[in-house]
Amino acid sequence: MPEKRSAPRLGSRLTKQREVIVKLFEETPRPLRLQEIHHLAQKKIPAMGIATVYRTVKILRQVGFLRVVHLPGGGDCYEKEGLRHHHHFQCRHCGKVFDLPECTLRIDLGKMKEEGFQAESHELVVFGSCPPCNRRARGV
Amino acid sequence: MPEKRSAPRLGSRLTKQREVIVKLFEETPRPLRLQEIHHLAQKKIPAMGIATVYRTVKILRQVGFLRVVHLPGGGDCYEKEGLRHHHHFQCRHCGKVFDLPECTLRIDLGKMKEEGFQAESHELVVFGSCPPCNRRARGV
DNA sequence: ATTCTTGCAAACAATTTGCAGGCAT
DNA sequence: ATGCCTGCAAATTGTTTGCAAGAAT
Repeated sequence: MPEKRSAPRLGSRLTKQREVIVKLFEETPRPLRLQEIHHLAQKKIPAMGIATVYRTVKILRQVGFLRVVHLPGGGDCYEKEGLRHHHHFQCRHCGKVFDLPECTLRIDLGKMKEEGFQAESHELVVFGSCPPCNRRARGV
Repeated sequence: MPEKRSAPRLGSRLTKQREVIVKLFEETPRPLRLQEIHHLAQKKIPAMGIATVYRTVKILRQVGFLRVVHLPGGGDCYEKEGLRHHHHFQCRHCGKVFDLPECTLRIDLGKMKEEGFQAESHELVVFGSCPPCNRRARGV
């Protein structure tokens, strides 16, 4: 039975701005950058300050609701914690980040082990062009 | 026959500080962070400023001598360009970054393709503990 | 009513840029 | 001698923090 996680424990108060940010992640199926969060949240609460976004994201990470996704391109984004093991795809054209359907990664650890490296985990990002950008390209 | 690349074309002048930084990369078999470059270079030229390191690294990237290695942990480091395709290993204990011997990565692109993602390249970082740290742990 | 949160602005940290003097050519 | 490079300091950019007013409990 899939873990049904209830509303995350925030500091102690459920404010309008926290509610909006949490809902954003419930509704968006892909990782979001801080600026994206800010922009999207401002559509609901125009006065929302960037500092609040930073603070809320930090809390949401501490309570285990969000985790960071580090992108080779430099920017970090955030996604819900507790998803099954998976990797990410970043589109070269629009820059958006998507979750890849499943981890189909096979690494031959033999050579590494021989040289004394003990692997514990890995992070993979695939680059290319995403479905929407592909369609757009084909359409034109 | 392995490509023997001659001294990189810098802006136009071969200064002491540029010489030192280039030599650093010739001698170090693993990616270096900016601060590492700065510290190591200062052993040769104590007055070397951080701005010079930033500027030199930027130039060395533009002329194709260096490339960036983005680490999921957030920090970037730099390595010589033109090495064969490979990935990186970051040690959980000492934080250092190593080159992995070869790309043993196999990704099943089938599912991705079905969903419309066109893969062009990938970047992988493996985390764990490195040979020196392993020895240390075993020794104690 | 209490005290946690917010938004603003100031504080920080990391990186870049402007400039006058120094050095490679 | 020329003008590219360097080191310093000021300027940017991205993120964090302090504080008084506002909101959730």
